[in-house]
Amino acid sequence: MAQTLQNKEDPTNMVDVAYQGLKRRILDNVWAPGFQALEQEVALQLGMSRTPVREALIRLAKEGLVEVIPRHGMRVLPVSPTDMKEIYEILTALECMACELLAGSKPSAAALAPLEEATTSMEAALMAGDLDAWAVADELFHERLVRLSGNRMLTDTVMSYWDRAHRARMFTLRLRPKPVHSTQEHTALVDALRKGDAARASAINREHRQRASTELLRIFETFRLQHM
Amino acid sequence: MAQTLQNKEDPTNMVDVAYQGLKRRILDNVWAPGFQALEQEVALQLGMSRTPVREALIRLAKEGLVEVIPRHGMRVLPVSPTDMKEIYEILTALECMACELLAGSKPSAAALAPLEEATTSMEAALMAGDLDAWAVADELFHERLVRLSGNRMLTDTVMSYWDRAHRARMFTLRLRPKPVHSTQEHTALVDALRKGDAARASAINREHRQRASTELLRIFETFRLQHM
DNA sequence: AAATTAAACAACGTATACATTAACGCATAC
DNA sequence: GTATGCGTTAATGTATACGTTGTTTAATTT
Repeated sequence: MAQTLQNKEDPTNMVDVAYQGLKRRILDNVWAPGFQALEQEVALQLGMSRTPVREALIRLAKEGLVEVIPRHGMRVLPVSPTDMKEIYEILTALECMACELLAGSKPSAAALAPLEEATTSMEAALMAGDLDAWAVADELFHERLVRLSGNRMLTDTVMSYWDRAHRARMFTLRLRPKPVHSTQEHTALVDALRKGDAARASAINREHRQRASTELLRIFETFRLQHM
Repeated sequence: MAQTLQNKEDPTNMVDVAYQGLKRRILDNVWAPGFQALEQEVALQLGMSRTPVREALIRLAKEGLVEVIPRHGMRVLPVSPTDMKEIYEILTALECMACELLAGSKPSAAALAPLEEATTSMEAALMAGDLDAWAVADELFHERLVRLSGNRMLTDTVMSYWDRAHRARMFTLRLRPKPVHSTQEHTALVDALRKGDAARASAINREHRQRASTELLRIFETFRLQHM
């Protein structure tokens, strides 16, 4: 997943310890959406003073993972259905752009190998019935896809929104239909990329995202989940 | 421009004073790209202690406007040609999505009035030969466009990248060909939106962005500006 | 009992203190 | 002249202190 891959090795300062520690707690759902804690409590739990905690919270707030409420400390932000819709619209736009850029760069087969490898992992996980492994491979595929676009800022933005949607995705992982078509879709996408067919690559990715988004939002409604 | 419009009225705390003060200095080019200052110096200039300055700097760093270098304070980040290319690719993707969403919502004429009003302002400014006014109206048009998409996160992301490109845009404002086609392009875009033609609206916007991007990058190369 | 008010409490925002450590200069060696 | 090493300096990262102010509780009034 994003967080794991963009790890900046071992941090030597408390701010990074706080940032990474809090982010992991949130993404792994150790601190569920809605969870609240005072700055002092967080500092105590992390074994540091309030100063680095506050600085880490500012970063996490900018990423949309927490909210800082003046006299009530921090609160882990839930993700509403509206949020998910907005996130998926953004991801669709940016990933499609990534597809176009990548296709336009006429990538060699070697360059696309990481994508095929991830697709293979997804297929294997699906065969083995290992949904968690499938999710990891799926995230890996999409991360590699945007990275290959060569646009660094686009990659960072996508990863940030991906993180934000991560918990909701994990929650619905076992509630939605098995992703039996996903392998084929990913294969078709890589194929279009190899041929340098930007329009088709973009279209395939758009369909892919749209379907995923629709499925996810349907589940949210079914379960009347007002927030995740 | 973005900063002006998303002002959160008068801030009562030092962090916001620092954040807004620094942001304005940067966007208005009072502190040019490459400008460096120690935290203590910044604090002194803003009439506060280092603590709120540091917190504001973290926010600005997340927005890509400054960089914090451990023993050298903060540095106003330049925008390289590569950065501009990346930013414009992102803006293209997101604004096209905004166009599609807006077109898909079958907006009433009244809903699109703000866009027409901005277009009129642009035309008037162009007639009067007031390039600065034109730039303001242009930014207003695009801001209103993304806002009308209804996607809040998309709007925020677009505005953030827009801010990041602001200085480079201002710099090239008088170096590039007069935007004589822009009025027509904007009119055509609004027309497509009114008719609910998502594909055409998106295509027009894409052309618009692409041309602006190409022009801007050409100027950068012409002037051998390695950074702005 | 409900509402109002006041007083105690506590969390935050900011300033300040201080240990750590990188940067710089200078002296010395080659 | 360049390079190596050491001592000084100073900017940071973090902890702590403290005044301000929102929250809450309890007392008082209606």
